[in-house]
Amino acid sequence: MKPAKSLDFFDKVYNVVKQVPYGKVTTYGAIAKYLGAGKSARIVGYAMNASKKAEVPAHRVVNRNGMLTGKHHFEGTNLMQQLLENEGVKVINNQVQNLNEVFWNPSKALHKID
DNA sequence: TTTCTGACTCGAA
DNA sequence: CTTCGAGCCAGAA
Repeated sequence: MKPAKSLDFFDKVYNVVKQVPYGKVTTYGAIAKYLGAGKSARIVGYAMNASKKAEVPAHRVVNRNGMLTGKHHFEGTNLMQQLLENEGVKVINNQVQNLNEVFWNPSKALHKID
């Protein structure tokens, strides 16, 4: 018999990303840490790759440096940057400028998911 | 089944 | 300052 978790890691990631406020961004590591994964930031990014089927604002998720590492996975060449700038996030050369201002920390803003 | 790769991060040299 | 290696989990071949 299978324990059947309530939510898989991917689902948790989606749940968090979907709660990212407009005009804010978060990082893979922050999400991973919030989920208790800590060093599994890669998995968060990998989850984003699979998030294409989910309604997740993946463009609001960047790496810890604020760099749009995943923009290459979006349509066109600068769609991700356009989406962020459209929300008031300054992005230059695939990198968020005022990351410290628009950064949204799930560990501080949310409670536990379970 | 094994093997490889990936939208990351951190510590060490 | 830059560069490298290891750890993490899931899905595809």
